[in-house]
Amino acid sequence: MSQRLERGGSCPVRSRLLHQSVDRVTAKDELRQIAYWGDALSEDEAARTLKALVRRTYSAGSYICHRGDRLDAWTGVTQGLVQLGAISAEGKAITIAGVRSGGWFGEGTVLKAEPRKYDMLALRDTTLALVPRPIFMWLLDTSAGFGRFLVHQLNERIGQFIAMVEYDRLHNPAARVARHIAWLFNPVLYPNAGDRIEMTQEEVGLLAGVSRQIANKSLLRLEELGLIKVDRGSIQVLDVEALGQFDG
DNA sequence: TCATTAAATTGTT
DNA sequence: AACAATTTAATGA
Repeated sequence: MSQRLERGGSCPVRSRLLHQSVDRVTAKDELRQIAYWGDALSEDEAARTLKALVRRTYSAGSYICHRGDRLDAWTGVTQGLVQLGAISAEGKAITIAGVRSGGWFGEGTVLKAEPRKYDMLALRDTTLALVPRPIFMWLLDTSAGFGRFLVHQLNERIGQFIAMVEYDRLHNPAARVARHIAWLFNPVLYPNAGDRIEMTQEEVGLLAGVSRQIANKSLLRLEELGLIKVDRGSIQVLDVEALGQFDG
């Protein structure tokens, strides 16, 4: 389990940026490179958040935390791919959703100061940015912009959970694959997501809970239908809407 | 710039 | 799970 921890101030890129032009590169600009919601913050709020940000890296296949662990920080994926999973009532492991770079999660858990309800697994080498609970709560109390952002985020989360009830009925592997990919292109959760994602077919399989062979067949089928374009090591989404609706 | 090799990814059985 | 084919990355002439 290789985990490295860096405090905010020690990041070489960040300090270089600061020295280049103190009056032009604002904390907001800097924060925005890591977190798109930095837009909603004031310069002062952004500066304080930046200072408290903690970065961690995880190697592929390692657990970030298990269900029941305490991780009192709001979590953003800077690079990589994280799988949120849980154990069903029958004791089967199920994937809830994947989170790709640019995504933030765990707000519900941090708000209520609860133990984590899910397992978090790094599907590939991953870098996380953590906003410690005190700063998160401070932002929520002080920043109107952050509050607005968080309402949108939570609202979208509810939609995702509702969609998951539907997902349970899907037994067609191609439909499951389609749904998981579509979720990675949610315009609210990933406002800067373009139309392609770097992902191998093996990672698609891990995420959707199917074998690599099935993932391969499913992707080729979705490509035939004109929903996606499969390239080596990446997938381009041509019709997110239809991809999310596809049910076999 | 090109050739060689190793590693990663994909398609198939 | 294993295998072959294909693509990419890295290396050095």
